[in-house]
Amino acid sequence: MLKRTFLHISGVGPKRERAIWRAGVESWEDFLDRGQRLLPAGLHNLGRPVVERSLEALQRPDAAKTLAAMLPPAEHWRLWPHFDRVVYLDIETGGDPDQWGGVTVVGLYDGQTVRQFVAGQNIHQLDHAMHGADIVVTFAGASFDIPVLRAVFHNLWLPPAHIDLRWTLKRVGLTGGLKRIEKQLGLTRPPGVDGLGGLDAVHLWARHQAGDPSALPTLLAYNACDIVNLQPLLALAHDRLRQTLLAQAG
DNA sequence: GGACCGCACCTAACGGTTAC
DNA sequence: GTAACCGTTAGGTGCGGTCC
Repeated sequence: MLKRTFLHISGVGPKRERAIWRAGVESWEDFLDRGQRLLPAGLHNLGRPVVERSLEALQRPDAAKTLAAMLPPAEHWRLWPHFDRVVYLDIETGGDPDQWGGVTVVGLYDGQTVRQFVAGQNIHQLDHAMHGADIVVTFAGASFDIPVLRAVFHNLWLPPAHIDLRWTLKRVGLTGGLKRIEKQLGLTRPPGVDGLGGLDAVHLWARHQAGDPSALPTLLAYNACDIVNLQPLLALAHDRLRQTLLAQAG
């Protein structure tokens, strides 16, 4: 889907992009090879340097950074699955605002391994763990997780591309919060954490602080469910959006 | 030159968190 | 349990540019 993208050309929006596809230009290579013949001259002249820059960027190690900067945030989903350094992220809050800004747990999932960072224990290792990723995936992270992390960790390294599944899923008709969407799609959670929500995470942290030995493992299991389930949700949203766009193009 | 389309701007809606 | 707040996106509108 990434190489079918022409939205980053100035003057090209969703409708004009679909017109480009309908004209028979279905990739950046198509644009350079056949665009002069198939597209209006003005559009081709305007788009050619942009498409050339995009193809060059793909060959470089910092391709995600370059391409993410060229695309509007709502279209960052197109970068996946072209980049395999993806981290799924979720934070829990409710702790002491004077310590780590109230952030209690940060969970990262790279598609294979869950890593969790706990306030007062190993949360300072978060920056190192995040470093090198191309894409960070969250649910509602654009308005919560990312701004909070930026505020707490002033020099935190963040991946150049951010996919906020709250908005990506909304575009394919899935709304109502993460847990409800998971249920709609048949994604399950273990009995110990099924039914828990953000407020429960706050209570679990308070119980952990009070000395309850079972609270932190439950909180970590809840956080792990949040991040692990983001992966199938992203795959589903990507496939549905891709199918929808291609169907609209006819 | 008319029709179409993208951009910029503004407002509403959304989901999560927080405070009461 | 409810309302307020936050930041982002979606949708509507008017303007200006491009295409046929």
